[in-house]
Amino acid sequence: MIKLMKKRLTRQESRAQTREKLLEAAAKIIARHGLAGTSIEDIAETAGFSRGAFHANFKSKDELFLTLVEKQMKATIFEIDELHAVTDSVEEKLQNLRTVYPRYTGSDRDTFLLITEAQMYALRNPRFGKKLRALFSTIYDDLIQSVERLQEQMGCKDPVYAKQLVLIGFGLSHGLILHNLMDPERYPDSMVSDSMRLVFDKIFSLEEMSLGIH
Amino acid sequence: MIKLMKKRLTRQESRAQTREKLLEAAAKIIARHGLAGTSIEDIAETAGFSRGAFHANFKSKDELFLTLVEKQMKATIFEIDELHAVTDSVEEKLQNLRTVYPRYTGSDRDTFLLITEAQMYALRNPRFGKKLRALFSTIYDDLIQSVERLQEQMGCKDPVYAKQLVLIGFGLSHGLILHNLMDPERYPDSMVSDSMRLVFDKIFSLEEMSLGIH
DNA sequence: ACACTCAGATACGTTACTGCATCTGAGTGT
DNA sequence: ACACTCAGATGCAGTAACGTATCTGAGTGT
Repeated sequence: MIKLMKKRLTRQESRAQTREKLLEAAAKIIARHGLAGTSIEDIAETAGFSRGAFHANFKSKDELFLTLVEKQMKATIFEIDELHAVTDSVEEKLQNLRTVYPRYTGSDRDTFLLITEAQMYALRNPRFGKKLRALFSTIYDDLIQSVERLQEQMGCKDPVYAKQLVLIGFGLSHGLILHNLMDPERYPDSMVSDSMRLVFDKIFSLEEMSLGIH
Repeated sequence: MIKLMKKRLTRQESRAQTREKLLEAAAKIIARHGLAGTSIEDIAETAGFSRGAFHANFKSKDELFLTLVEKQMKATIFEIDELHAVTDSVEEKLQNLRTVYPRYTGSDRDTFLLITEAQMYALRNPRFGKKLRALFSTIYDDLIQSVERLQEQMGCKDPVYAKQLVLIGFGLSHGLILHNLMDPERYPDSMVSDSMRLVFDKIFSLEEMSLGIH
């Protein structure tokens, strides 16, 4: 867009830029064709480079993929933190809590596919699995703390339960979005958000009523 | 095992047997390495044959994969139907309903991986997506009917809600199992079943209390 | 402005997969 | 038992992908 100012880039800038373009292209293509179904050449070509550029920036496809997933997750963490900072009232926090999950699970189709692809890959490669688990833990622990704080504010506290609550949130969100993408006519967006709301309202009414006994 | 009786097979039998072995091998390997990460040669070799055997039995990897998924789903449908037939009391039906989802979503690791792989593939190939959607519909409609009958028995009926309920069941189950496989220490089996129970109890208590108004 | 350096392109050799064509031997009909 | 057929093995050629090595030209130091 603002291509007119693209004069005279320093070497570092240039390198960083192609790296970025490669990552961007990879995100798109891997989401569409899967990791194994994507060749290095595909990525490089889509980014507008040759394979040489790829090898100059990444050791292997795996390395690029890990970088990519990390970047994506960090971005999500940032988004979530930002959202959390704004909240004030209990109702708002509850509201946000419901919307946070889908945001992480993948706000758009490509993000969802990418993250799920990463999870599938993790289930097959123990080494990658370990790294991905660490990344997820960051997000989850963050959210668990939020939930605990919220519970405290609501007058009940049970860490085990908070953990389980977050699991339900993420699990449900993931499953619902998958169904939505698989069959949007049968499971429209509205049905997904309704289901999310339904479960959360019920779970939290349990909170209020029985003080977190599960 | 009972290899001693493996004398004199008729041609049809022999063919069917290798076909079966190929499918079996494919299920294992595709679960472990993904569809794109599995070569025809891998499948044939694992089954104890050469590539020739593969091509004599299947046109392409895609055809084999579809056959495989169909077979898996049909087996699941059978299992579920069987389970349904046994039920008598409302409590038992409710109980079963909770256990049905994980069974379909993938009782063992490989089954889960295979089905999820199929879903990922479906999201990328419209043609395959259509077929998979049809397969899923069979299971889902079946279950929706069961839920409706159960609701009727419990004195409330709302078809939209039944559909949503099934969506929640399958979605949650899928997400929970994924988390369990990704990080069994953090999300042990017990936590998965507890979460499943928690949500279902709450949802169905809603049923009882508000007669299905959502 | 001149030599230097490094990001990225091009060229090459190697490996792996696929589909097709051909071959072989075990089941089959007479 | 003899000729036949077809399941499955083997051989071959074409393609796609990878990693490495070498080349080129645009940023950089003096």
